[in-house]
Amino acid sequence: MVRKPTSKEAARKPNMREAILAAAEELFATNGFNAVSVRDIAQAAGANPGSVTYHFKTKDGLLLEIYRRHCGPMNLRRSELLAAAKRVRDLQDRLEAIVRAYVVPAFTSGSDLAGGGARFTRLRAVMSAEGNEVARKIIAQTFDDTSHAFIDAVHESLPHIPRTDIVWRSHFLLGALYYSLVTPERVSRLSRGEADGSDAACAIEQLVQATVAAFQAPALDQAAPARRRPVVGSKA
Amino acid sequence: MVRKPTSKEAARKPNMREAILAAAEELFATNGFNAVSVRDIAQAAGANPGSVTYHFKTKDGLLLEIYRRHCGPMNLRRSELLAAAKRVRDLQDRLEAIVRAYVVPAFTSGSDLAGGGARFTRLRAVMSAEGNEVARKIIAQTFDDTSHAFIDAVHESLPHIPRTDIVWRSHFLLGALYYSLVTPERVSRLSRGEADGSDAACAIEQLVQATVAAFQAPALDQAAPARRRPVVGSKA
DNA sequence: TGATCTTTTGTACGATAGTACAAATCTCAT
DNA sequence: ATGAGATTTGTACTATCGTACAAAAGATCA
Repeated sequence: MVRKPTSKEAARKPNMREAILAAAEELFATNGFNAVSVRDIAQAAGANPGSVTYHFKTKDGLLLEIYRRHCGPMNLRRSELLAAAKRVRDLQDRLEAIVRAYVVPAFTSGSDLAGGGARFTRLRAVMSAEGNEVARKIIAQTFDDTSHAFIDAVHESLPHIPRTDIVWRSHFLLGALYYSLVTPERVSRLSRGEADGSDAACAIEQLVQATVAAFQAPALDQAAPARRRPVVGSKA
Repeated sequence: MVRKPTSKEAARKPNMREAILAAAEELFATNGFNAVSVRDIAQAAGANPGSVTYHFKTKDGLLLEIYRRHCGPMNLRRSELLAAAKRVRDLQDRLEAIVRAYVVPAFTSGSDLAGGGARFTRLRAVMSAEGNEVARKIIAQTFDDTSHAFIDAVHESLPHIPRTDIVWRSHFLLGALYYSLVTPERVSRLSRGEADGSDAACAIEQLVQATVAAFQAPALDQAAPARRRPVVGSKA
């Protein structure tokens, strides 16, 4: 037997630390940070409230650890897929592959950590909406590199589109991605059962196709106003 | 009895009820429902905590009233704009006008109630992310009609696209819309200051153009798999 | 003016929040 | 087996939560 696993992990035994992380992830992702108490998490994990304090010190620390667990693997996966996508010859296919490299890791397991990236992405969406400070800091310093790499890659595929437009459109992509994971049932409801919002594969295909088309839209003239203003007179 | 000065001319006198509503709207929209206490709201409105109970009975009641205040006017405005949009002759212009009819009221003041629809839309985004029950009920029964009318109108402009695809793409639109209002600073950051995420007019133009292009994307073959799978082998 | 209704204030209560901490329990190399 | 360190448990403390409620203050009209 090896020296000592000490504070690492023993996967062979029910690991309380992991159980707490998984429970917290699920609860935070569905109810938000503030609506979930440490006691809720402990109960869902079959643990004692004090155990959470022991492992993560504070509730913020718990959230921080969830991010730490997922950010690395997910960004790594995105980098790999992005690198592969950039090698695609055909321009149209390359753009699609780039978008896919961004979308797929968000939906599927980026690391098989506690059951998949979709839950973590949903968590990010919720934290972003709640304006959570802990999440905001981590996100900005962890995902901005990836986002820039993605934006640059798209821009290389579409050199005639201003970078500003690419930024906006990739922002829309992330919003659509988040919302698809937050309220999938709305898709089922509005399609009157014809579509399943929870079907990740379907969501990915729809999102990728729509996003590719959005990226390929003609550039916006920033100086000149829109070519016309058909109906709306927006005032405020 | 007829009381003239109370509810009608109240604009010149500090109306506590309105002040509480405005403060709650702002705080909920930026911090989420659970992170904001009744005392926070009262303090921001310059009122007494008991006053909130008096006017709205419960915290949920306060949220409910915020929705009641905005849903009607915003949906009315959307209906008007949608009706006008449907009268546009040119097909491409009509689609754009339809999208604009959906987007503009969400960004600008739908009723000039307490300073604009953007704040209320941001509130809806946050409540949606938090899975707030009160909001979920109201949203489903208040906005689904509008959403269906919008989807139908888009579908009429693009008859060759399956309704399912339209539903997905309009879902993405709402997600992008929400996210633009929730974290506008991300656009500024990622564009390195070249774009201002808080510029509503700019956001509207970008969103409308991107969405029109997304709607016009070729239909997804639902039976057949994607024409290829360039890079990704998603497994989980 | 005084009577009556509406609104605001101040305070308090029970529930629950996050977290600290000591005791109990478990793990494992020796 | 045993002792040391790691983990879990149970409990308690303080702060804050939503809300109730009585008293004070303000408004309205005979």
